[in-house]
Amino acid sequence: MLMNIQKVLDEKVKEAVSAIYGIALPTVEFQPTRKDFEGDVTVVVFPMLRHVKGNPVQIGEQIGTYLKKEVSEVSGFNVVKGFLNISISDSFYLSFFNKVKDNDEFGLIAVQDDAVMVEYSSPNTNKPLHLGHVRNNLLGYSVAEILKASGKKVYKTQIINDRGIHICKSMLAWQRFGNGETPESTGLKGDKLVGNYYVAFDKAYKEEIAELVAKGVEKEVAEKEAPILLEAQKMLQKWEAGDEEVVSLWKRMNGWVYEGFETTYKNLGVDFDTYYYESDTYLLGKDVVADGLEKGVFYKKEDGSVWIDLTDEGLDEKIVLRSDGTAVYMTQDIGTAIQRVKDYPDVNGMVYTVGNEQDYHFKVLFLILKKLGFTWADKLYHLSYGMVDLPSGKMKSREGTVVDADDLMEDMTQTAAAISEELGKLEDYSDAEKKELYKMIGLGALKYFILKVDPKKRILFDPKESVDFQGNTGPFIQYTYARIQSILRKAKETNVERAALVEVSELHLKEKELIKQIQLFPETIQLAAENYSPALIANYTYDLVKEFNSFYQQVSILGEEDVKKKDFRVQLSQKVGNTIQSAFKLLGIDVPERM
RNA sequence: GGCCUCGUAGUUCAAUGGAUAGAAUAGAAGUUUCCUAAACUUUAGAUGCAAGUUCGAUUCUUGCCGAGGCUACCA
Repeated sequence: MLMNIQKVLDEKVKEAVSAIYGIALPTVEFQPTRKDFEGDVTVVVFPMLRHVKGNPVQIGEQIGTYLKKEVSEVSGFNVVKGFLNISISDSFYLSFFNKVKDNDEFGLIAVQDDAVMVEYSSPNTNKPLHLGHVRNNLLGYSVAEILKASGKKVYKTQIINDRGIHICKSMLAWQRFGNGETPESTGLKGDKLVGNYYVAFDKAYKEEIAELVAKGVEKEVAEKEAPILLEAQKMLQKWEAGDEEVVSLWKRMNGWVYEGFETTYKNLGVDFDTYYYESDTYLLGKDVVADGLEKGVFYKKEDGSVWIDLTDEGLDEKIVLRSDGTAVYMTQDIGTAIQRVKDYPDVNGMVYTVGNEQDYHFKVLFLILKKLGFTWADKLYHLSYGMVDLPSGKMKSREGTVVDADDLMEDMTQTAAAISEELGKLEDYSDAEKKELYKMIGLGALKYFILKVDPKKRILFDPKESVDFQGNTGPFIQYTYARIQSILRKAKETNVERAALVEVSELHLKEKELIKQIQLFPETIQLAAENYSPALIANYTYDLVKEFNSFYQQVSILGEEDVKKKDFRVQLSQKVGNTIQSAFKLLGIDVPERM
C-alpha cells in the first residue's frame, strides 16, 4: 500500500476518466479538502474540462461513483461546483499510522551520494555579529539541515573576509587609541573590542573630514584625503607586501575576533565543516583570470584592468582584475569556487547564503564561471534573503544602530526566564537546569521568529517590541512538545499498554486530522529542500501543533476508559511529539521535556 | 535614468491559477473541581490603484503609485 493517498487516487482518477470517457488525462489536480466541506482529499474538475467535454458537476459525480466502487480506501464523496470531495476510510489512516508510528526517522531520507556545499555566515573580521548575521546563520544552518534530511550529503562552509581596508581601519584605530588594550585587560569579547575600534576609526575619520571642510576643502575631496584614511590604505599596502609588524598585528586582532565569533556561533548553535579564508584565497582567482584572458572570455583595457563583457546577457561590463593587478571581490570568488570543487570533488552544487543586496554579484559570478567552461556552474544557487531592517532603516555598524547578536540572545533568554519564573512551574529544577531551559526557550523564540518568514522577504525588527512567546511562536511549539512528554511520562508510570499495532474501530475527527498532518511531513521536507525554505518547515510544524492542542483540549487521552483507544491516543501523541522534534531539529531549535 | 525585489486585517506572517483569502498578535466575550491556561473556544477586522489573459487571479502580463536594493578599479 502506498503511504500517500494522492498517489493512489492519481492513478485511479485517470483510470476512471479513461473508462468513462475513453480519454487519457495527463495530470490530475488535488488539494486537501477545505475544513468547511466534508471529505479528505479534493479533485479539482475544472482543469479536466480541456480534455473532457461536459458539465463539471456531472463529471465529478461520475468519477466519484467510479472511485467509490473501485477503490477500497474511498468511503464516500460529494461534489460542490467543480470540486470532487473524497472521503477516505479511517482504516487507511490507521494502517498508515501503524506503519510509521515507531519510525523516529520518518520523513528523513538517508544520505545519498549527491553532495552539496552550503556557504553561510561569512563575516568580516572587523566587527561583531549582528541581527543580520543572525538571520544569515540561522538560514544557512537550517537549509543545510533540510538538504541533509532530503537525502543530500552536505558540507557547511564559510568564507571569512579576514583582509581588506575594513580590518586595517580597526587595526589603525587600535594602534592610535588603544593603549594596548586586549580582551584580557578589558574583559571584553574579542570581536567587541575590535568592533569598538572600527567605530573609533569612523569617528576620527568624520572629525578629520569636518576639519578639512572647515578649512574650505570640498567634502568629496576631504572624504578621499582625510589623513587617517590615507594611513589605513597605506597599512593595507603594507599588509599586502607582507610587512611583519602589520601582519603580526593583523593576526593578533583577527585571533581576538575568531575567539569572539566562536562563542557566538556556539551559543547560536551553528557549526561548520570547513573554513575558507579570504587571505588564503584572494590570489587564487588571478590565474583563472589569466587563463580566461587567453581564451578570450575576458579582455584587457588600455590601463591594464581586466573585464568581462556581459552586455549580450543584458548585464553590464564587470571588472575582474584591477589595473594594478590586484584582485577584486569577484576575482576571489571565482578562485574560491574553483578551489572548493578541487577540495571536495564529490560536490555537485553549491549554495551561497548571502543577502539580496548581492543578487547582481552572484548573477555575474555564475555567468563568468559558466563562460569559463565549468559545467558545475549550472548547479550554483544564490540563497538570497531579505535584509533585516529596523524601524529607523538599515542597520549600520559604524553608526552603532545595530542589534548585537550576543545581546539579543541574552535578552531573549532573560525574557524567557522572566515568563517562566512568573508561571512558576519548575520550582524543583536546579539553577543549572533552569538556565539551560531559559536559553532553549529564548533561542527557540528568536530562531522561529526569523525562520518562519519566507527567506526572500525582508524582516522588520522593532527592538522596542520584543519577540513574542505566545501564539505562532517557537515557545508555543516547545510548550506543546513538553505537554506531550508529560503525557508520555504519566502513561509510563501508569503502565498504559503499548500495542505493536494500534487497533480502534473509528477515528475521532481530530485524530484523523493529526494523522493527515503527519502524513504531510515527508513531502514538506522535500518541498522545503527544493525551495531552500525553512519557513515551510516552520509553518508545517505550527499547523501540526495547533491541531494537536485542539485535540488535547477536546479529547481526553489518559482519561479514556477504552484501553485500546487510550493506547492509540498516547502513541499518536508520541508520534506528534517525535515529528515536532524532527521538524525543529531542521530549524536548529531544541525541545524541552518540561517547561 | 536603467535593472532587481517587495506592497495582504492596526501590527507580524500564510495561501503549487481554484471553493467563503488562512493564522498570530492587539481589541471584545468566554473556558481551570478535567492529561501543563506559554493553552483552548467564540467574535470583529485585509489583497496599493487601473486594465488585460482565464471558466476562475493575492498568484501570470502591462501601466501607475509606494517601499527597499543594485547600478564602485568597496566587500
